[in-house]
Order: sequence, then C-alpha cells, then structure tokens
Amino acid sequence: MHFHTPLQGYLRGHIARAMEYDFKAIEAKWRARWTADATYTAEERDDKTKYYVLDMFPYPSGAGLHVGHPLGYIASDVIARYKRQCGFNVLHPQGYDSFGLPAEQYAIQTGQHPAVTTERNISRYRQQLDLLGFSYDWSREVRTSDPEYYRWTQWIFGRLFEHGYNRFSDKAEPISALILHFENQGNAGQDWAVGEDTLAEAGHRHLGPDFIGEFTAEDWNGLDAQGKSDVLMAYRLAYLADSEVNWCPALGTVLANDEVIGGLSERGGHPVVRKKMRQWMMRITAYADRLLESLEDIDWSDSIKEVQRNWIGRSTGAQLWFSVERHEGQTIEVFSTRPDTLHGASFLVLAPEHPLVSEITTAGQRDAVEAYQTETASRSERERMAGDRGATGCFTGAHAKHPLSGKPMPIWIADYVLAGYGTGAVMAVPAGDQRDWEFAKAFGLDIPAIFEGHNTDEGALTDKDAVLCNSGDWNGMPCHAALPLSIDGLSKSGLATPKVNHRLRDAVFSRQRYWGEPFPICYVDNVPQLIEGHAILLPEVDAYLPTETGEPPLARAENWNVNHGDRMEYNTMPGWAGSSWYFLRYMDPHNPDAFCDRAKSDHWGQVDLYIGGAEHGTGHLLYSRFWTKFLFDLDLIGFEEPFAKMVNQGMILGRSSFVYRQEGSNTFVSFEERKAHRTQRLHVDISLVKNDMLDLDGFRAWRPEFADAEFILNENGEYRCGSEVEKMSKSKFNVENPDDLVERYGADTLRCYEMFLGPLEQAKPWDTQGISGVHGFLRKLNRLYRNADGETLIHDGEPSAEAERALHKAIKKVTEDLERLSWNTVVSALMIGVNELTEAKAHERSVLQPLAALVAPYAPHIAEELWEMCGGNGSVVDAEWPQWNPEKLVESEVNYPVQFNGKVRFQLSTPADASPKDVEAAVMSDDRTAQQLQGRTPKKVIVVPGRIINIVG
RNA sequence: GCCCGGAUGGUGGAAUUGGUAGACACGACGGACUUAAAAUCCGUUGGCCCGAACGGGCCGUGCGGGUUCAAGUCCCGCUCCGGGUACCA
Repeated sequence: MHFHTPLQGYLRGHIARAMEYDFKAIEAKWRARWTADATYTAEERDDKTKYYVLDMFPYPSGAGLHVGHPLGYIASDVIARYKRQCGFNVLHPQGYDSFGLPAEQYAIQTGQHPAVTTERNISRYRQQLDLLGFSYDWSREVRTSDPEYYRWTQWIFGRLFEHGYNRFSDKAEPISALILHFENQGNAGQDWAVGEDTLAEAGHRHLGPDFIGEFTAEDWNGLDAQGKSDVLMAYRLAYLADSEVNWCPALGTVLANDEVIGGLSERGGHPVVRKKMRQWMMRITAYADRLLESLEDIDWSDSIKEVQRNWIGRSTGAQLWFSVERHEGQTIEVFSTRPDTLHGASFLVLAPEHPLVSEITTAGQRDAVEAYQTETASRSERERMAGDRGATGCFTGAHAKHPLSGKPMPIWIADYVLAGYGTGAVMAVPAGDQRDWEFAKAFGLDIPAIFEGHNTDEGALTDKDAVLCNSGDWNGMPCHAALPLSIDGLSKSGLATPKVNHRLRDAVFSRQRYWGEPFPICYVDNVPQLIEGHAILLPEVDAYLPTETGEPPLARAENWNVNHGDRMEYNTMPGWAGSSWYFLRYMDPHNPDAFCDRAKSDHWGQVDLYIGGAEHGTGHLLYSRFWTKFLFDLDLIGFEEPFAKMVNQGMILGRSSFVYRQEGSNTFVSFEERKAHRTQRLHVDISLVKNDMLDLDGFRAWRPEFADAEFILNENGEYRCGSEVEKMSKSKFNVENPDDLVERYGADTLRCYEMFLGPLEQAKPWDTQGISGVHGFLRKLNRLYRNADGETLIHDGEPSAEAERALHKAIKKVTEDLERLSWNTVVSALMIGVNELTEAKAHERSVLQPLAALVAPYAPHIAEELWEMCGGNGSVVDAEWPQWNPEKLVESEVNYPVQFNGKVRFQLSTPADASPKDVEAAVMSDDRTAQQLQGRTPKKVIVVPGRIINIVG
C-alpha cells in the first residue's frame, strides 16, 4: 500500500498506530473470553493454598465511579492475579453495601423506591468495574439489601439478642444459661457483662424501690414476662435501652453528632434536641478488652490500630467513694486514674446531668444550678467539646468529706465532666490535673500542694516522676511508685476498689429510616419477641417519611404484622450491620440454610489482604471485628479476627483549574496577567483545559453566562489557567471519570497508571499528564512482539545474555516488590525491563513468553493477547509466575564507586569474582588512587563487597 | 493539646539492612522527520562554579546539632504540612 497525499499520510499513521496497539479490540476480546470461560470462578480445592484478597465493598452511589475508587480495587486485583499465578487458590469477590441514606433521600424527593435506584446504580457500577478487567468472581456477589443476604444479618442479630457475655469464661454464651442460673441462684455468683443502669431501672420497676442490683431466685421466678424481659435486657448483647440521642422533631429522626450544627440539623436547619429514646443497642463494651488485645495479632498500620486503641480508651485506676455531708448514706462515686494524688483532692465536680445533683443542691444555689443545667442541655455534646474551653461551672452548695483528711470538699457541677464517661463525677486534684487547676483558678478554689518543689501558681504538674509530699504514707515517693500502692492501700481500707474503665460505649443499633434491614422482632404485650426461621422482608410503604405521630417509616406499612404480635419493630438496622459480616458470605454466598457453612469458612479462613480507605477506622473495622469475635465465640467460625492484613489506600486528589475574571465584568485574564487586575478566581471544568491552556470556544459554550466572555491572553496568545490540588469533587469541576480514560488509553493503561502514581497508602494528586508515559510503555511492550503492521516478531532463537539479564532482573524486582506490596515501583521495573529488551532487540519466545506472564497482573488484557501470540497454554491468568535465575543476573564485572573520605572520586571496574582483598589491591595500585592521595598513606581502606570502596586518610 | 503520618529536582516519585541521592515517568528545552502541525524518534534537564573542549570542583534530601570511614536513612532539638481525635477524670 502506498500513500501520497498528506491526508493519506495522516491515515497511515493513524492506522499503523491502531494496528500497533489496538487496545480497544484487545480489551473487548479478552473481556468477552473471560466471561465466556468463567475464568475467575473460585472453588474450594485442597491441592492449593488459599489466598483471600478483599476490597471494602462500595456503596453504589448515583454519581458512579471516579478515578479514586478503582485505586484500591486495582491494587487488590494485582495481588489476586499475582497470587493466582504463584499457584494459590485465590478468592477475590466483590459486592455492594446497598442499604443507605442517599437512596432513601432520593426516594423521599422523587417517590421512587430505593430498590429501583439502587439497582440502577449497581448496574452502572458493574459496567464501570467490568471495563477495568478485574478478576472478581461475580458469581459470589453479595448485596446487603438482598433479602437472601439480610435474612442472615437478621439471624446474626437474633444470635446477639439470644446471647450475653460471661466474663468467667470470657466469651458469649446463651442467655438461656443465664436464665437457668437466675432460676436457681438469682443473679448472685455470676459475672456476666451487664448494663448497670438498665438493670437498676428494671429492678426498680419490677422489684421495688429498694433494689440495689441484686435479686434472688425467688425474686426472679416471681417476675412476670415483662419483668423478666426487662431484666434480661441488661445482659443481652443486642438489647433495648433508653439512650440519649440527637432527636430532630421536624425530620422525625435521630441524627448523628456530625449531622447537628449549632443545635440545628445540617439538612434543613431544624432544631435538634437531646432526648432519651428507646433504642436497640449492641453491647460491644463486653468485647472491649479482647478488641484491644488482639490488635497485636493483626498486620494493620500503626495509625489505624492507634485510632482503635484510642476509641476503646482503656484506662486503669480506682473507684473511690466520697460521702456527702448532711446527706446521710449518700455517696458520690468517682473514677480516678491517679488515686496516688488523693491527698491533693480539694473539691468534687459532677456532670450537670448527674442524678444526685438535684438532691444535694442547697436551696440558696438551686436557681443557679438549674440555670446552668438548662444551659448545658441546650448545647449538643459536640458544642460542649468544641467550646472555647474557658472554665464554666456552678457550686451546688453541698460538701463531701475527704476520705483521708475528713476535710469538707465543695461539690460543683461543670460541663467538662461528662455524664457518659466513668461515673459522671471526678475528684478534682488541681495540683495534678490541668483542667482541675484551671477550674480551681477560675473559681478561687483551694490548690493543695502535693508535689515536692511544685509551685501551684504556675499550673498543674502531670509528670509521673514527680515526688509526693503532704501525702501521708506516700511522702517522698515518685508517683509511678505510689500509684499501685495507693490502689492497694485504699482498697484494703475499703475506701476504693481497683477499676478498669473504657471510653468505648455501646453502639446504638436503631435507625428511624426505611432503607435498612428490618429487625426480626415483634412485640407481644410490649415484650420484644425474636422472629426466627425466615427473612423479615422490608414492607412496602406509601412514603419514606416518619408518620404523623413521629413513628419511623416502617410504621406506615399495612398488613405487615407477619408474626401476629401487637406490632412489629419499626426501626431498621444501621448501615454497618450488613457490612460487619459480608466477607463471610462471599465464602458461601447462596447458602439457603446458613449464613456460611462452617466447612467453607474453615476452608477460606481469614481475609489475607484487605484493602480500603482508612476512614472506617472506628466504624466498620471495629464492628466487624466485634461480630467476628462473637461468631467465633459461638463456634460458628474458626477465627476471631476478620482481616489478617490490611492496607489503607490514600485519597486521590483532583487538580482543579481556575480562570480569573475581572471584577464586575465578563473579561477573563490569563494566569500570567492576573495580578495586574482585580480578579476573582473561578473553578473551570478541567475538560476545557489542556496543558493548562483554556479552550476558549469550549469555555464560551460551557455556560450561558460565559457565552460572550472576553479574554486577555498571554504573550503567546493563549489563555493559561491557574491550578490547585484539592479533593476531587463535582462542585470543583475536577472529577476525572475512569470511563473517559479507558476510552482514550484503555483499561491496561489506566490500571498501570493508577499504580504508578505513587505509594498506595499516600494521598496523591490525580494528574493525567503522566498517563501518556505509561501508555507508551504498553505500546513499547507490544512492539517487542509485533511490528507496525501487526506481524509477529517472535522467534525461537537463542536470546542474548543482555536480553536474558534484562528479563531476569525484571522478574526479580517485580516479584520482590509485589511481595512487599510496593505496587508503584513494580511499574517502573517493568518499564526498565521493556526498555532494555527493546534496546537488546529481544524477540525470542523464551524471553517474551515469561514477560507476558510478568505483566499480566498489571495489564491483563494485553498480556493475554501477547501470551496467545507466544503460543502459551490456556489463559495467562494461570500462567506460572516466572522465576528468576540468579546465574542470568551475574555480570562479568563489578563497578565500584571509589570514595576518598566519603566523596566519590572515580569508578573502578573489577572482575565479579574478585575477593575484597583483590579489590583492595586493585584500587591501591590504581593511578587515580595515587593521584587522590598525593603521597599520603591511607589510614583505612573499607571495601563493602559488591557495593563501594572508601579510602580514609 | 494529644496521637499517627509526612517534608527529596519544575512535577509525581525512587533509593528495601546506613554504602554512588534524584531510578522510572511527566513537564520543559534543543534537534531529526514534515510544506506545516500532530504523532514518532534522538539528545539535554538538581543548583552554582572553573574550562574552548575532554573534563573537573563545590553545594544539595524542611531547619539546627550529633553519631559514623560513610547519613535522605540512626540519635537529640526544632519548623512546617496532612490525617485522626478525647475537656476521658
């Protein structure tokens, strides 16, 4: 074929390029083949070691995927493919966390059933995911909103409802065992995790006002169904309790703390009040210590482990009692991590909500106290925390007696003491605690000195090496030594008891929403009954809003009373219910008889590698650990940590572009000229900008208000935009969508490029400028196998030593880097390999066939094509991972950099087999050494074999 | 405030156990091809200095010290940036 005209020349270039690396045809071909052959179906098998790689499953939002989403998926897919080629039996599933708020809000606005929009979003996600060539076994897909899935979420809830936590055996046990115990001995002689408040309330209601936490077998047997149910709620792992929530009457729902801003709802700006509501709760606190301890056994990042440790917030210390003067028998219970500083305690501070406050407040202080309480109640917990931190508080007029000195201690209330932590009361030691010190200063309270050499006017001393004084028996001791003695001594004299406290609180498990799992609960005579044996399907409702009377949306359902009790539970479960166990369902996704067959979970075991964002540190990752431990306790699975190793990918940031509008005009100034004018910076859609230069016509067409825009251009006659790296977001017009890039460069290029951007864990800017380099690499790879006309170059000759060395060097580097999960450096190792092989004109099958296997995890489509061209057996997906041969790597000479006093002066080439002695002799006899030394005698000659020579002196 | 990260060319980043800092890319600049442009290919590209050139020198991994034959890497003291987060008793 001959081309003569310019147009024909252009066409020739175009066609040649298309033939050269026709990624569209290649990718379409292999996508179809993989689907037809069910290439990625995983089965249990005993001849191979299993490897379970998992992504955090996505919530299918209406916006579709942007380039940030696939980052983690590509990384896990690379490992899944690598492990498969290494001979592992890989489980690599994907699914959807498909219950959630956005679909519900959309439903409220449009009336469309959330199931419909969810289904639509899922198919969009699936389309986008399929384009990227992931090796997911889609036959195992799970969706949390599928009744076949959520019936097992409901079933696990049922098990949590039916179990409590026995501290003697340190595991969950059936509540029926506890009932048996109650029938025989009441609640004495057992140590099950208990909600003290819930128990006290139930006791007072059913056993009389004198109830102090203990009941006999007789008491128990005398209780009616309601009474028994109420008492058991204090022990169940899933239980009903009154808990304080942010309630928004206008929206008819509970809001999370971060949905409340300044006492108003984030959406709509309606007033929010703090209100006690009956809610389903999860007794995760029973597992606090186990959740803390087994962090040691898992390979997660230090930062995320630290987040979990802080969240659990274990602190050890003692519980102390202070008797209240003029209130016979009334004591205030206090938790302190520093009972060694007891001698320095000069006043008590209670949370404003502390139940004793109204009782002990004196008549003279009552008005002031109540005013302070009202003020506190009107502020959300978040505001209390975010306040200006100036000390506020109010004296109750009452005094407590110091347990050692007997001195009176004024009792104050202040909002820096939280009702929900510890006992809601603290003993203030102003000399040893900065907040107490500030409080004492602000209100002129006593600051007893208890540390040697401490000036109490300058602030608190929190150093544990400080030496105590004015502290009786502990005088002269450093605090760290006095602390255990104080706990021991105070306990022996009955003034205190050792105590471990956790910051972790039980989790609220109810939502007043529609699009979530219904509870398998109905009420009979107000007693909750578990419904077993089948799914409780989400009923149809006429609107996705609360009822007129403020009941959750499910109360609108007609004829839904499937169990013929008085009524169903109208709350639904929170988003984290389904995501707490989904990794188990993948192992046995279609089982109609169990959440997951024990043999299957034994076979696949823990997730070996879990990849996802770090933003779930205290939510999903804590709850799924909790549920896994619970299921382990019930012997339903054989491991108690779900995710053996986890990597958290960093956020991908967008590169935004800006135009500069002259104030009050429709004239836009190029970046270089912007300072000469008064300008306003505006985001401009990045699709209108190429290499920072604005497409002027495109800009005018972008929005009507810019149709008659004028431009002040730079000296090249172009309009240069400004840029900034920030979070990827629709409103910043900097969203990059993977579909466009797949269209332009192909999935293999996108996969390689996302990995090439930098270390996976790191937040990094998305900048497509570099993508052409990666695309060029794949073209170059392709050119090793065939010429510009698409004809094969592969032959069966003997490869040169350089070619073999390049190949084996690449195999070694790629293998080692994949083993240490260094995804980005693998790409550059492959580039180097391809560059060197191109240089060496290597077209031998014995080089190119392993090369195809080597690139397959990153660029599976082109790898399949090239593997096929080489005549490889079957799919490259199962191509054995190439091994490097150290002999092929050996160079005949070693080049030593020669340093003089640490500065490199020249290179010395020596035979590879030279001993350090030979090398030293060679370097010392070198002319250049003599020249550097200028007659001096070196003090020392250091030869690091294979690395470097340093001559000192 | 506390906790966890991080800081390396114009840019993204590499340097795995202390052993040639800047791999691999992008961008930029110069050149080839082309009527031209695009594409492609080749070359240069941390800064400063000496030299006509071959070549050579000095400085350089946020800042200030230190350890070492040798420090981006280890130690001490800071600065700045990112993320998380508790008035947690």
